[in-house]
Amino acid sequence: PIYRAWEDAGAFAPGRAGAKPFAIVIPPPNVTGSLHMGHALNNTLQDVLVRFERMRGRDVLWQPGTDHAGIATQMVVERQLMDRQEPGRRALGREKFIERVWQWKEESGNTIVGQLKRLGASCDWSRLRFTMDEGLSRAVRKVFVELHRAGLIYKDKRLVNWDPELLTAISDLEVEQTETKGHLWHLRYPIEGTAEFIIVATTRPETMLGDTAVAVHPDDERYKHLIGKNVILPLVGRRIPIVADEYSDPEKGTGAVKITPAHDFNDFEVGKRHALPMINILDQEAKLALEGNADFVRGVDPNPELDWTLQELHGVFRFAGRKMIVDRLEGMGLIEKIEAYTHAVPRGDRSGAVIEPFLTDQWYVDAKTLAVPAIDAVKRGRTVFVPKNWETTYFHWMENIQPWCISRQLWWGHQIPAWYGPDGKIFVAEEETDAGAAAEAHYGKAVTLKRDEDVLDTWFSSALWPFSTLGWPDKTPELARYYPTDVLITGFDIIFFWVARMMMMGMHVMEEVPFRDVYIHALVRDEKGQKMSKSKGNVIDPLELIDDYGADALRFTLAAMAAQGRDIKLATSRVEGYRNFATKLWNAARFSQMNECAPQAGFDPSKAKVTVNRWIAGESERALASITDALQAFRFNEAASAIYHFIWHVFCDWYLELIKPVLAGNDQEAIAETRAMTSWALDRALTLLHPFMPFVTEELWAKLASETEGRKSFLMLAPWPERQGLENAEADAEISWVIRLVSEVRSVRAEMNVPAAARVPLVISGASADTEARAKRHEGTLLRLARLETLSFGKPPQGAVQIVLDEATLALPLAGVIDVDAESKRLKREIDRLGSDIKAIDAKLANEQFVSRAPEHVVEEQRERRVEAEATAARLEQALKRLEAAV
RNA sequence: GGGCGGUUAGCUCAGCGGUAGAGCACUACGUUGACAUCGUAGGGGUCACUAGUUCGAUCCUAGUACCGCCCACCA
Repeated sequence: PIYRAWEDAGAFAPGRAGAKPFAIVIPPPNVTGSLHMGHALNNTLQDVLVRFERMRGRDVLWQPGTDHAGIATQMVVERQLMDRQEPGRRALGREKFIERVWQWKEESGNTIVGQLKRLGASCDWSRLRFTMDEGLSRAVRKVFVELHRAGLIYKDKRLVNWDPELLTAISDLEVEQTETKGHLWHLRYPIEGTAEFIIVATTRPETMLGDTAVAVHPDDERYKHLIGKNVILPLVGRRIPIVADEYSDPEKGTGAVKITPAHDFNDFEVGKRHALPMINILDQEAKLALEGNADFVRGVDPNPELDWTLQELHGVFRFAGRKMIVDRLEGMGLIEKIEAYTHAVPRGDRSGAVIEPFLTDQWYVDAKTLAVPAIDAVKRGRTVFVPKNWETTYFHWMENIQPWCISRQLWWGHQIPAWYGPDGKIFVAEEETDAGAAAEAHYGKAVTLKRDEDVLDTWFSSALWPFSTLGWPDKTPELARYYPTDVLITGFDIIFFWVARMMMMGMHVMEEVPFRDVYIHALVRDEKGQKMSKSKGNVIDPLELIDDYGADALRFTLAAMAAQGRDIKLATSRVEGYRNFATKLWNAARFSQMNECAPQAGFDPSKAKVTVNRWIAGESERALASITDALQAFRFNEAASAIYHFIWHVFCDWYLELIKPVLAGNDQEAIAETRAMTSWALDRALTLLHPFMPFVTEELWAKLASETEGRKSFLMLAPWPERQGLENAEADAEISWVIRLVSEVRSVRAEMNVPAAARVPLVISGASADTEARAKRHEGTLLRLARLETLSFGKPPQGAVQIVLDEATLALPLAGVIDVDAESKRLKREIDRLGSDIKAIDAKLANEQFVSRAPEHVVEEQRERRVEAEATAARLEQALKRLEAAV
């Protein structure tokens, strides 16, 4: 209901004229996804910041949206079709299938938005965008065309990471290396015209069918004499050269390496250097493709083995083919040895299939060129990473960036705006009509064009997100006002996927960084330090936590744990603790209300007269300062703990307790002031807590004023307080003295097992007139909070237990109420401890270098501590004597 | 192989050149009119190890050990 009220009031919308803008774009979640812990953390931090800046008067735009998530979504829908035993993707055909995906998007597309709302995310939902909206699609096409025109997007035939399950190319970033136990086969290749063999080692013997050379190191004495000779490739009969290439490492394997340019990235480079043929021996599904393969038979001499190879191996899956080939070679005596071998196998991060380096035509972005200004922008501090050390990671990757393969053989996504003429000539244009016109001009007549079937990598559209969501390519007022955005908040796992690419696109298209700051937060991981995932079964569902403890508690926990480490291991007990915190606040508000503490127009906290009121004004000022500073520096955890400490341990524990005697008294003026101050301080607490716990604070904000004037507006739109210099040293000194005194007495009572119900008198002796007056002023408080019977001054009675506070001795006449043995033991222990403290301090003060080099206040502190310790020890000795005498 | 991070209370984690902190858990007492989803008090730490810098190191430097992440490569 609160969230709805905010929404209905348009509280999330930007547009404060005259205010400085503050813009943030959401990392778009998968449109058909569901809120997980990473989203919860990410969006909590954004919302904390957004609410903070909104309260500080900025014109805040939090731009929300969702991502079409090409592969992921397509896979989900395909799986759905399979589960429902409906016709699969190919049977449906492209158009029908895409329709189904859109249908699924409509069905599930609002789930994540609803979940973000439950979390309290104050995005401007009226501006919700989707990466495949018409506007954003137009931006994609325009950028594609412009980059193509600039030569920064091009089509190229080279090796890509091919996923033989999803039947698409993927980018380097989507490949994961997995350690796998396998074998290393040492194959004997016969050298032409001799009876000799050259032995090559390989983990993938089946690729030998596509070998077009054997490489040895030019300086390798073992093989020098073979350079320039040929090998007859077993089974195939192809004559292939032995070449010298520095790539070959004499230390590895046998020092001779087979070269398969069409199926290995390194071999591809070697192949180019030596102008070797590239023979593709696999089809898209990673089955051996030999029959009718013109490449394959090139350079093959008539060879009886060949027929066998072709017939048996054609159409066999790569791993089955491997076994057949190994068996055959073994039968021919061409296997030197087989070793057990652990090596990294590349797998697709979505499908898990072993990735095949595969020779195809794909579209590429010239990332190397685009990276230059993007690197420069960070080097010059136009964009700053927080924490800063992520810049190292960013630079390292950007400086070694490879061409970005952006075409995907999928159906769900932005179809590439390229059309092919009858002769294969490419026409790249934003619209089909433009391509048609260009083609007509080229051919001199109208021709039928065929559109490129591929779609773009999901991250291509994400890279445009900071400006495409603001209306680009149109020159919208939003674009002018909110670009560049202020801060991007995201996890480190997508620095390469997303942050780097936004930097590149932003610099190229907008000629300006997309954001001033990038706050990189930790990943919420499981206890093994791995990303949470459903398949591992150890996810904590944020929605369950919201159900159990409330969104406020979850948000506070996440903010409090957002320190700049790398992992967050979420403990439910922590969430529970912060739920209790919300309850505590609720109860404090109830107390306030019961005591008729209501906001008073025109109340000026700086004019307060009652000491405790002046003190709380100063304390809330300190809280304001530390929370503001922390949030400005993205130190969410510090801000969270500052407000927690202020509300619980300052406001509830002490202030509310200290004012009880005042409220119970009959000084009407003091009561009135205290009521006003309580309400003021509580309002202040709600305000400072609001970015973290928006729901409970907003609710209390409304409740606490309803009986009097009512609130004109939401807390979320209330101004963040300005500093007013409310600290008051005198009040601080006085209240902290009271707090210490109460704590001391409580501690002694507890330690000596004085029954809680037993009230005892307290005698203060040796105190200055000031201190006596001070104690007298707080008599009610002392009697109540320390559970004392009376307060008097003068000579301590015989048998009283003494404690020392500052210059005063406090005597509690406890003889008869307490366990004397235990107490005297305690005193002795205490005296011993003080003795060793004094020794340590003496040693320090005797050290000339300490005295001369340490900062003055540190030395002074030590001296004071020594004086105190000595005095305390002396008094404890006396107390001990008296205690013993009393028995 | 390159890079980055971690190691602090039983657990989950903050912090920091000047006597170690929070939440949870634990122990004892307590229902005093906001709050038992609570209060008060308490126990529990050679701040991983070694060497150095420093008057002083949990903190800075170098190294060691273990844990983890990212990138690259693997014949």
